Amino acid sequence: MQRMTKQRQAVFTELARLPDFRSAQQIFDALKSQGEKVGLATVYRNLQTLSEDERVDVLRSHDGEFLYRLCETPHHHHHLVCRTCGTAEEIEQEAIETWVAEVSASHGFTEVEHSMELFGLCANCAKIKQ
Amino acid sequence: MQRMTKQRQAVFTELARLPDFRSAQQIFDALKSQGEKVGLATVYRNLQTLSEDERVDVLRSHDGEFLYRLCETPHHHHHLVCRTCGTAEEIEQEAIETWVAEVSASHGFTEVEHSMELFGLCANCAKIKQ
DNA sequence: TTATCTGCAAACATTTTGCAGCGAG
DNA sequence: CTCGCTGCAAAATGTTTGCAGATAA
Repeated sequence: MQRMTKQRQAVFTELARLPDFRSAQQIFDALKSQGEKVGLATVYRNLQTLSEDERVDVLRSHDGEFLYRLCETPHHHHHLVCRTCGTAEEIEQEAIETWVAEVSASHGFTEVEHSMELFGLCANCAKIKQ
Repeated sequence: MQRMTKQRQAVFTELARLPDFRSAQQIFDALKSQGEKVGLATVYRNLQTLSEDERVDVLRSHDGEFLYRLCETPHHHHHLVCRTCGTAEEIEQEAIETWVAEVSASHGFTEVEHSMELFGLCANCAKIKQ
């Protein structure tokens, strides 16, 4: 099935090291500067595998990059991401889910999936900024 | 200031022709097959200008393309987009807006902007499909 | 006239893929 | 030993940019 190679291990460890969203590039750079020998393509491939297995959350940043981070909760959820430092908090809202279901039904849509991400400025960065 | 060229006119007309979300490529192809002589870069440049002026809605499709369409309502709103045919319906919901405001505040975040798009299968496409 | 716009092609950034060799199980 | 994984480099995608010539006002 799946093999645990040094590279996969390294990617996983790096993801575990900081609980924020990172791009594949950032992870690649971090590993490189730690002396790990990992190719960029390998980072992408592992992130893809991990996201297929639903071990990481994937979201798309404002300028179109994929960002990854370890899932904390296994079920569906959304994030409140700091634009500046990348800190992310999971927000739980079944209210949204039911609302989505209602809206979809009332418009005759099926198989609806929703993406919702909140990007803002966290309390800490707001303080630093001003 | 801004000049109304044949090309800008063409892009605008094409956007007006169908009220669905289109990619720059699709608009480019449509214009080309109508015999219009417009470059792809020009389409992009005009779409960018239009979105800066808030004359078009921009959203990102599931696989990372920008999609454009004329704004119908000037204020903030979301969309329910058909994955298959691209039909989009605007959905208004201040419920969401207030919810976002609450969540943001409770996490100490400021300047929060949210993106939320629903992608599904519209009634018509669902019928065709089965 | 003249600043803006256009077309083209080349540049970009991010992600994916092909392939020969490596290595975990 | 095998089949999945890796590195590299090349390809693919979608978008942007530089520049010389065209054009709206």
